[in-house]
Amino acid sequence: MAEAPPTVFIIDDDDSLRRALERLLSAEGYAVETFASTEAYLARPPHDGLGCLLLDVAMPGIDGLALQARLARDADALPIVFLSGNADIPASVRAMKLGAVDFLTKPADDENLLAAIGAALGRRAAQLQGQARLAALSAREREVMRLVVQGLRNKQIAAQLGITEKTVKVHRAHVMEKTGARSLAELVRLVGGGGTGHQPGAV
Amino acid sequence: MAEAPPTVFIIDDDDSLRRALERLLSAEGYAVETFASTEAYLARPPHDGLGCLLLDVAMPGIDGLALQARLARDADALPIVFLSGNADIPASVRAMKLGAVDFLTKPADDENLLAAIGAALGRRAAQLQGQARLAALSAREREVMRLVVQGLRNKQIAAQLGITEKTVKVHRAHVMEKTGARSLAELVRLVGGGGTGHQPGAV
DNA sequence: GCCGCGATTGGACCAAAGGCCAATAGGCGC
DNA sequence: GCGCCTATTGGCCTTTGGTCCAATCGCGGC
Repeated sequence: MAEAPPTVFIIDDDDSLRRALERLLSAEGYAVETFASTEAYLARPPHDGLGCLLLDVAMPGIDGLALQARLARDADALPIVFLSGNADIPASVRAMKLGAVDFLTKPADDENLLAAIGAALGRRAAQLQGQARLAALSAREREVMRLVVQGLRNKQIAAQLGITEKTVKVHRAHVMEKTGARSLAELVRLVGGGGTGHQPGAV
Repeated sequence: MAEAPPTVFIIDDDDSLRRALERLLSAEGYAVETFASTEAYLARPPHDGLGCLLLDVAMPGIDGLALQARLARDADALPIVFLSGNADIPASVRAMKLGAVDFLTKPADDENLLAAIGAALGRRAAQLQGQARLAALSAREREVMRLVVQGLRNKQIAAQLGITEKTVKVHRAHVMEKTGARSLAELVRLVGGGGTGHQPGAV
């Protein structure tokens, strides 16, 4: 794996602030990409590596909160650190509820800013690690895994997928091997609740 | 089960506001207890039923945020909805990071206030349900459960506890019966994995 | 003192999970 | 066509999990 440096995506309509932030973060060893508007950022192909957003709240067009709401639907979205000029408390609360890592006020203290960026990248790293372990799975294996973490037994999974119990065992073994989970408990934790409201026994 | 009404604990040093909130929430069918200071609330024996805190931020002595920090250590603490007079964004962000359900500004809109209270009580209900299922377990059963959700096999658990595999099986069966979990996966989700804390920031 | 409950263990038995070896079939790229 | 990967299934055997029945021991309560 290439060890690309973490990338911080700065989105702010204030040119001078944008450049100042870029200097600061570059000096810290981060790769930096800057955008003067959310639209400009959205035009960029989505980043799938280690990184985070440093996002201004008030901007013409799609503002920071709107961008967050739009990105929040995607579980693969980058963590967001907000920078606000003159935002109010309801805005900050809404942002935090939607999963923002932090919500800083301008002028932002360098120390706080870097701490927030660090936290965001940490969250992203955990996110990527979780995905990476599931990425190697084939569609069938993913399907079997989904049912396994719902608590179904091999026999039930086989019936539901219209295949043999033997085949399920094979897929299951592959899932354990590829994800690196050493026990069913570990697998369940890896995929997080996995199943929603589905309960075995009724079928 | 006795169907006690949900209780809202109002902590605010403003007498008239406290009474106004009490009237509003009583009219909504909630039981209400009011306190003029965090110290007065702390003197009260902890509530173990359905309820939440409606907490003012700025108060003489221990303020709202300090109380939250103090209570947050306890996993059994009541969910908190903040009410702030003239707090700033960093305070609201800190409160949300520590798991506050919401952070409202005075004067609070009745609709928003009731929605926040409702959300807090919902969170509390889920919290209680989780606890209730673990409450019936004996110390030994809890111990076995802890190791089970860590992914250890019966034999390993037996060795670690210095007992027989047979005994572990019995305890394990009791755990499944008392918690109502119908599969290992369900049990793991119930107790959250043993190593992970909780996830504040979830919508 | 007797009873109930939790913790402990035993044996027997069945169901489920997992490992090992082998095989067939379809799709994809060189 | 040949090789590789994925999905599929088979058999065989071992380990593990789960259930039923039965028993001992200690502790707190009636």
